[in-house]
Amino acid sequence: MVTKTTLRPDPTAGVRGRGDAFDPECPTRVVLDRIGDKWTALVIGALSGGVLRFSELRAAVGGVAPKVLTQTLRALERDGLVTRTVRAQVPPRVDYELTDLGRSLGAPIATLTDWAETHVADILAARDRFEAATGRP
Amino acid sequence: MVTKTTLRPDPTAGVRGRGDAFDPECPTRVVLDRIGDKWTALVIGALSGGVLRFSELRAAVGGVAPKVLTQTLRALERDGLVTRTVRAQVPPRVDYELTDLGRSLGAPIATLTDWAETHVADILAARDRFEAATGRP
DNA sequence: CAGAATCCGTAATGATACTG
DNA sequence: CAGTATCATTACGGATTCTG
Repeated sequence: MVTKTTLRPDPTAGVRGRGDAFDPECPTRVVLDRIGDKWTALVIGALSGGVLRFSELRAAVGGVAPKVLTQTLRALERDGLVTRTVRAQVPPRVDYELTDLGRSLGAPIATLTDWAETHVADILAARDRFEAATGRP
Repeated sequence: MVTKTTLRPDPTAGVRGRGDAFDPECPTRVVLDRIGDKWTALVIGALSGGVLRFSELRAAVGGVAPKVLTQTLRALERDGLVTRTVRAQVPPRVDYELTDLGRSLGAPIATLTDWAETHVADILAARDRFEAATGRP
């Protein structure tokens, strides 16, 4: 059960930008803002198998623009979930690896993934029913 | 651990819109796309305490524009996570309640929430260190 | 190879005003 | 009360091009 202690709306509720209409340090918000985006979960999944370099990550994740992959990795690095190691070589080689913190995120994601695997059919069925009943997507 | 079976990138990887650069039915994507947005997790959290009407939900969540709350609730209804019950009264009264499916989502979210509670300090600390070291937010 | 720089389209969110 | 309609803003993701 989700309590208001951990999913707390910001009591000051003023005028602000996207993604910060909450207590900026609401733990669940911080985590959802990180793994809720388009590529982060996929990148963590890929890196859970071990060290990968930039191009390997691109291939593993499939179809990410380099700019976006860089953004994703920078955010993960910034949050202490991934380490970035530049090897002094020609051609350049940069390795990415999950930190202990990053690896520990695997468990909660797996729980979510398991729920998703089990119940996605129900969601899609409900979606179809809703569309059939209302005519709206 | 996150496997490619459940977090699968779309092998066809063509040109498409936001949020569908994956197998459209990748379970984890479906779930993250739902709870990853700004208000859904908060709404589920509020409803986990029991039935609420529109205005109560607004107050509980704090600072949502009515339009956005409606969008959020419609999406939850469409996906079979919430029921919407209109009472024939004056003034109007509409009750929102979690379905069994919606309630079952509480567990995975709680796991994520627990992880967040435990590790958010590490993330924020890493963020501060990164900013101090690089000068960039 | 690993990115940085630039430009762009779309979608998510919000403010405000109005209605059944 | 419970929305809907409209408009504005912004951020996210992507395509393309260029560089150490």
